[in-house]
Amino acid sequence: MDKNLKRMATMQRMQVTGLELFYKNGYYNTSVDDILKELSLSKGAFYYHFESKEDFFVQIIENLLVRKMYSMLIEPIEGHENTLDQITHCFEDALETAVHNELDFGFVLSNFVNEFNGRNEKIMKHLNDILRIWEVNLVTAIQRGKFNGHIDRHVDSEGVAVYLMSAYIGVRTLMVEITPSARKYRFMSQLRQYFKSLEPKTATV
Amino acid sequence: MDKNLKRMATMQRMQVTGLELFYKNGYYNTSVDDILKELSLSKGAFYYHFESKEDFFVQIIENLLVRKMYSMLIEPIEGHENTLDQITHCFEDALETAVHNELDFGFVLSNFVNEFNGRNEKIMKHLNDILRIWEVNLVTAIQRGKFNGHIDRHVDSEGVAVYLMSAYIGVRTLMVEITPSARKYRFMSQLRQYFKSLEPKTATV
DNA sequence: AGTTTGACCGACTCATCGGTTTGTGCTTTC
DNA sequence: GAAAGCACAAACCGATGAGTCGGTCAAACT
Repeated sequence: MDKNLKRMATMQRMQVTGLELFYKNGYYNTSVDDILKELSLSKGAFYYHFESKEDFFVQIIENLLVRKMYSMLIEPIEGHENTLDQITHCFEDALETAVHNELDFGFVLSNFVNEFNGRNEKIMKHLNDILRIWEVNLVTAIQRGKFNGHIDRHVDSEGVAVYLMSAYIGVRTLMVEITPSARKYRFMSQLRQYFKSLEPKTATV
Repeated sequence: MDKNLKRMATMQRMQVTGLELFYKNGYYNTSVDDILKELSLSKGAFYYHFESKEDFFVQIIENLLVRKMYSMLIEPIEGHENTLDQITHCFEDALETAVHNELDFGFVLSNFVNEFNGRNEKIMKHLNDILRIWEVNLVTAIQRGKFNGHIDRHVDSEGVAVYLMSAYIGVRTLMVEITPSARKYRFMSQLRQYFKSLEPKTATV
């Protein structure tokens, strides 16, 4: 039991550090040795716990990435208040962590999609699964918004979802440059502009 | 003179193939040997023409990427017709090449931004320069639209520019997945929706 | 006490990387 | 027609990558 705890702790440490480095330097540009050096562990320890670098990464996706995506980009928009407001706040928060250069998992995801696309089908399958979950969740939220009368019922839910994901992923890419907070501000105000165009048209003659 | 022609031809061949492979596999994941193998050339040839892999890449940026960006994403919106229509057509065309899995340079750019961010400052500077050119050009186009009365004069030009770049880069990332043409369609219709919200509000009471 | 086992070490293999060097055929020049 | 130089070939180098494997050692079991 105690042994199992130690095992889990070590694996967890490896995965957390692994994700950090993979995010910072990319998967192919981060060696297993880099990760081990950071933790003062040896090759033996790594290959005792994981089959391969790829297996290691897949476990990181399943254990860390999926969960963080849920807590940052999915659960925050699952309430029953005004959907568009919720999404606005959610993006606002997620981009704020990005401004501070912290790990932002929506971006981590799109980063990895770029890196693995056409290079590693197995990993791409996992990443696409997460994207799909995000998309489905957004679609559901938008449909709820239509039902609750916060969104015009003629709006194409899936279109909006794709558009939102695109915008978010894109702005994160642009935010790696200088003045990320200025870009965040501009982006968010345009997002609000777009959201206004989705509101029910009842007032219009 | 004839010699110079041959020299240019070889360098051009190397750069074109280099960009293709860098785009497909990433910079760090493409070896100089990979490129040379494709062309049946040797290391000697490569290092005769280029100082280093990095120098090679910088020249690719300056010779190929910049020019293609101009012809695909910048010049098409430089006319004097309705700005929003022009941007719509421009994105439509650029994304269409993406659907066919051809080299789409807006995406190539954002891909490289992801790869080099925090890893190679020199190359990042070049990439950021291109992004900046794109941004400035969009801002100019939008201001022209305001001047011509196609865009509401209260619209924040720079905000729209950032938003457009974000959306474009993001949707391209999403389009690497299955059903890219469906996503393109959804994206474009939402873009039009967004553009409608930028039109002059004269009609509104 | 003796044996087993889980967790880890670290030296090693083999492939590949960016880059160097030396050599060579082919033009061009005078 | 010989010297000079251009455009490349090919062998080579040190560094680094992922992955292997025999060994160690404290804790757990018997």
